[in-house]
Amino acid sequence: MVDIVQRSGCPINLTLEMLGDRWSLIVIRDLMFGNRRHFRELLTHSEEGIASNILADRLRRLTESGLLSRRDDPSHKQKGIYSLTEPSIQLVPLLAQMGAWGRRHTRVSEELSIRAELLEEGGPAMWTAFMEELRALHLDAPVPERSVFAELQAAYLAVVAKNAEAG
Amino acid sequence: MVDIVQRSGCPINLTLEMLGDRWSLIVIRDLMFGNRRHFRELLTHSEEGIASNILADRLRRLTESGLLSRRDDPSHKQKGIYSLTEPSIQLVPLLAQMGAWGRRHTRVSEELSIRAELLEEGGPAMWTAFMEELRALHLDAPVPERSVFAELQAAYLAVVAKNAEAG
DNA sequence: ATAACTGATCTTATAATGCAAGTGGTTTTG
DNA sequence: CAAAACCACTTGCATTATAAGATCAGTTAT
Repeated sequence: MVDIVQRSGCPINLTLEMLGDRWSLIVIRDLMFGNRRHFRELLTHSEEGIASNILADRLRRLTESGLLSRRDDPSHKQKGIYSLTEPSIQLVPLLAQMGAWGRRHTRVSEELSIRAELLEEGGPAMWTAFMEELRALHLDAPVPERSVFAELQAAYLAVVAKNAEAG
Repeated sequence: MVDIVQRSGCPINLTLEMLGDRWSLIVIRDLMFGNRRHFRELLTHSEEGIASNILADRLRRLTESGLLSRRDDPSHKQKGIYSLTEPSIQLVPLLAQMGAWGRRHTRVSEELSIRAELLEEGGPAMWTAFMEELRALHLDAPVPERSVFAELQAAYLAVVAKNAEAG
């Protein structure tokens, strides 16, 4: 996450050099599945409690390496709006696999894993649709008919509601 | 990689807590695709040059968290043989996706990315076959007909030979 | 007996992380 | 219009992880 040195030309190694740290993929996840678009949203709504200096550092690194882009928010002179780029949008299948593996082999919570479950069941067709939608949200692509984002959000809220009722 | 604390029940976060560091997946990759089974092999054939203390640390952590298992080598009282477990064998699709992303978005070398290319083209059918084979190599499952390992190795050696000839 | 091998540890240095507080500015509120 | 709240970061400092190289004691081959 830190290395400037290129240790080897192996694709797995190079992916790890860009994303293999504790926080980079967390930031991308929140941007992608939570549609958090500026600093404060990423900071305060963070499930994992990222520290502000680490967040600032990761946003800078990820922007430098082309995985995020930043533009000024016209409604607020200090706010920046962070967006995914095509390379980070193409992380959807990787994040889907991470979610699927985590769901099977770690102690996940029901609420936070429903999206991973849906994404796994939906398979590559759903991933492609989601990527199309992300291109509309983050780049300036046309808005597709299907909203995977809405599907995931609805399922998440349904689980939250169910558990609030039960608990 | 280090955390005992569970920061959140999100499957992506939990996967990162187990594997989200610079070296864990490198070790698993070498065990999986290079069939390196003991310490010295992992240490000296490492493309990326892992330090011995880090390797020892990761082997211990990965074994503790159930991603590797270790048994004594009957031929040498000090040697241990490390094996993948079912959870780490199920990382095949994740590593395939990492390879595919890295191949597209980082500066990979031809020799080291041919396996990722084949694994991407082969798709889920190939991943499943490879996992079957890994269960034979690392657990005590029956040996399947198809050897994805041999296919990958042959393709790799062909590229090495081609480039040696050309260069 | 000796040399090479084995998995691992020790030392020392550098770098990343985490937390709390602070900065200079902007927008909202009373 | 002044005070409060908000905003994106930055700073300082302590803790922890990583890195490179030397070293270690037991094991095996010669």
